[in-house]
Amino acid sequence: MNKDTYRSRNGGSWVNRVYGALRAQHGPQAWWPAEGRFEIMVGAILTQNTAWSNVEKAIANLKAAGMLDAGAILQAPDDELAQLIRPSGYFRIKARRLRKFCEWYTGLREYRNLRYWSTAKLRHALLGVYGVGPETADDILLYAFNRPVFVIDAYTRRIFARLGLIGGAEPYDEIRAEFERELGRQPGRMGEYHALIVQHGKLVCRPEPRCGACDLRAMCRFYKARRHSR
DNA sequence: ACCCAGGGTCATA
DNA sequence: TATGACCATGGG
Repeated sequence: MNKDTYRSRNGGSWVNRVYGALRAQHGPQAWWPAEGRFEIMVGAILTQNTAWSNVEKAIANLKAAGMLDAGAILQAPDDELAQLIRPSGYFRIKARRLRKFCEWYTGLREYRNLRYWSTAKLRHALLGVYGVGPETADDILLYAFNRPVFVIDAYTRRIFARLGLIGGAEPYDEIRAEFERELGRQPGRMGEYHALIVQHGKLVCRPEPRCGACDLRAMCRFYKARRHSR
């Protein structure tokens, strides 16, 4: 008995079945909400544990100041950068993170050559940058570089734990590996999937004790019941 | 006046 | 390996 019991009856693994349900409920998402590689990377750092609406204000400030550029960020005084991104929260520490990231990015001989790095090498390099953890690195890999990497965030843990498909407290890379194994290398689908998960987490799959009206409720019951009977 | 948000680092055991 | 403190603004 494994997670694919549903597959033989319905066609598609649990990963694809949940995807279909989310897509049916929320429609196409069209992520990442940004223009250009650098803006995506900046957004990935600024949105750490922060509502996107706050990040939008910070990015608008950077744009208006002509600072949506690695060189410009490195030239700006520390305090000026911090004040610009203030709406995104944790603004002092995030100013440092942006700076460290820009140091790494501009320090590369030719950062257009990142295109030719292997995904593993690029991921390792990103994780070596101060302020870039697994989720931020994977946001950048998937949305800025179109690499087949699945992003695991708090919503993913909550939704799939509630479905009974994961425990929820597993290490980041363990959950990521499971999704990537089930999905295969499909960056476009991975990006849309993560976007759907975020949308579902924001609007429907709220923290306990109460989840909202949810088209996945039947699936929740099915998987949880089967999980408990093992 | 709470709770929550598209995490990461660091110190400690 | 695994907890806990800390970082901070803005919306519900």
